[in-house]
Amino acid sequence: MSEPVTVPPVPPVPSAPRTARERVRAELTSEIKEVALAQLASSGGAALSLRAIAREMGMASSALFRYFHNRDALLTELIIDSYSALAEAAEAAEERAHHQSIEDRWAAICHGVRGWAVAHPHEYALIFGSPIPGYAAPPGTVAPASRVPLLLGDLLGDLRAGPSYDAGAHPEPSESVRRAIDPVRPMMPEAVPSDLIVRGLMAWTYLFGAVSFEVFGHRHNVILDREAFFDHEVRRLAAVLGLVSAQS
Amino acid sequence: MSEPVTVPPVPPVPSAPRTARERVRAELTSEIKEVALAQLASSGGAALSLRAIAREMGMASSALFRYFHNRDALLTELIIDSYSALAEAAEAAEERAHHQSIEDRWAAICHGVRGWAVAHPHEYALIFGSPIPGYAAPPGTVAPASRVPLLLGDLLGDLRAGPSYDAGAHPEPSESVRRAIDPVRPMMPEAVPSDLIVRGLMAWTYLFGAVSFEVFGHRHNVILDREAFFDHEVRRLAAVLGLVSAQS
DNA sequence: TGTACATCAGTGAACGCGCGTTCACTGATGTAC
DNA sequence: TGTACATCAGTGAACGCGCGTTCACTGATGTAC
Repeated sequence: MSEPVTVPPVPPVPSAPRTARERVRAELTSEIKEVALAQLASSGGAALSLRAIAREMGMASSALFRYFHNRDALLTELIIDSYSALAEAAEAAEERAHHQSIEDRWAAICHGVRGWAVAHPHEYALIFGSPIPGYAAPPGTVAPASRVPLLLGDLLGDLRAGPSYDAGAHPEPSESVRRAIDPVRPMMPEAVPSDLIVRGLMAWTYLFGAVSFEVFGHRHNVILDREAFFDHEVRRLAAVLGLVSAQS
Repeated sequence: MSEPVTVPPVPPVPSAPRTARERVRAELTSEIKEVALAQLASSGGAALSLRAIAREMGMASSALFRYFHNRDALLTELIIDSYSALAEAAEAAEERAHHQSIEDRWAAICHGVRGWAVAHPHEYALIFGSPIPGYAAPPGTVAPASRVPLLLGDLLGDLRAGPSYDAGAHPEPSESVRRAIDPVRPMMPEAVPSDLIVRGLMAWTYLFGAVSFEVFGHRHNVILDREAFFDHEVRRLAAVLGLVSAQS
């Protein structure tokens, strides 16, 4: 996350292309993805068309198969890119607020997520909307999909370690609930108790619900100033869930 | 909502079909919708195909145009039916819990919504998933889409009118937030103050987020006993949002 | 009850379009000597 | 620096499939007298 100030002249991409062929291949690969993203906007993930992409790029549709094994492979890359772009927006927003209160950091993450989603609604729909029929997300999508939850986990860890943390306010939930969240535990910083994990999951669920409602159009003609309302709701949620530190 | 115990022998459908032609037309219309719903499961809304429906029904694809003006008209009916089925599940669940506490009624609505959504994931995706590219929901969908929010509004009204309501615990939100929720106000029972409306909107947002997370697969391999966790989270949300009455 | 006419359901061919993927081929770029 | 060969990108035709929608037509059902 933290950028070194002076770096040796190292190529930006890992395993940087050496030959001209490799360079042009890398460029074309990302151009294909750009065009594909642009087409998502008018067609949606399910209708993403290799032929339409090729047409837009002025090349034969068969040429795309030199870059992606098939349509699903392209979709997978777009999904990974979308998760990564969302995570970067959230991480950048958090970093800017990193020295502020837990509540402000939480609000920053929320606005980072919402801002990206509103600016890239179709990419957001690709990763958080209806599953695409006939497409099964491969394991490679798990890591990029986990970055925002991990960011929230860090927040929980800092909250737990903070001076104003009151363990007494966090009684352990029932055993069935504790067992239900077992898969989440290893992703959390150590010493985050079950109750705090539950609150974190609820915060994540709420964030997703609020952003999806807006991006999928269910707040049109319902809430007028959606950004103001969003700020109010996420801060209020943090307050009622006890995701606030005394500092601030 | 309330069912009369004795009814005159009135036909179940409004403007009941008189002639045999009309009867068979009504039957075929709903059979088309049934087949369409079944196909949603394997293809998703965006790929819903009139030809595939006709094939399944053993009739010419052109025959479907006697029943629906075009594909979008069929989609619209499916969407309205889905909203209505969801609303009926929620209303039935609430009715069963109607004499219990506000918290129990809220939990009943949540479980009603979740139960229907888990049982009908593709219909749920049709109404709450990614918008279908090129399809614009007509005004006729607004009323059925409002039934669950209205049900929650009733709950807020009862909470407000209840003996344990503490107006002091509900300070009015800022003016920007109050203005933002103006479109919601006319849908609410009278005397529901802005703060309670905000809490209701947050509850609705949360419910949608939790159910969507589960139905869209984002809780697989994350939360094990999803029903137990769901019950915990929605009750806890009601508690922290103050959507509970003293009665119980 | 019977006849004449209007209404409607369903057919099947056609229009014009889209798609993913394969494959033999050409021509350019890279590599080893 | 030059040559011989291997690698790879991109082409264009083809395969086999899908789709929504229109239209002239047939035959059955409903209606008015």
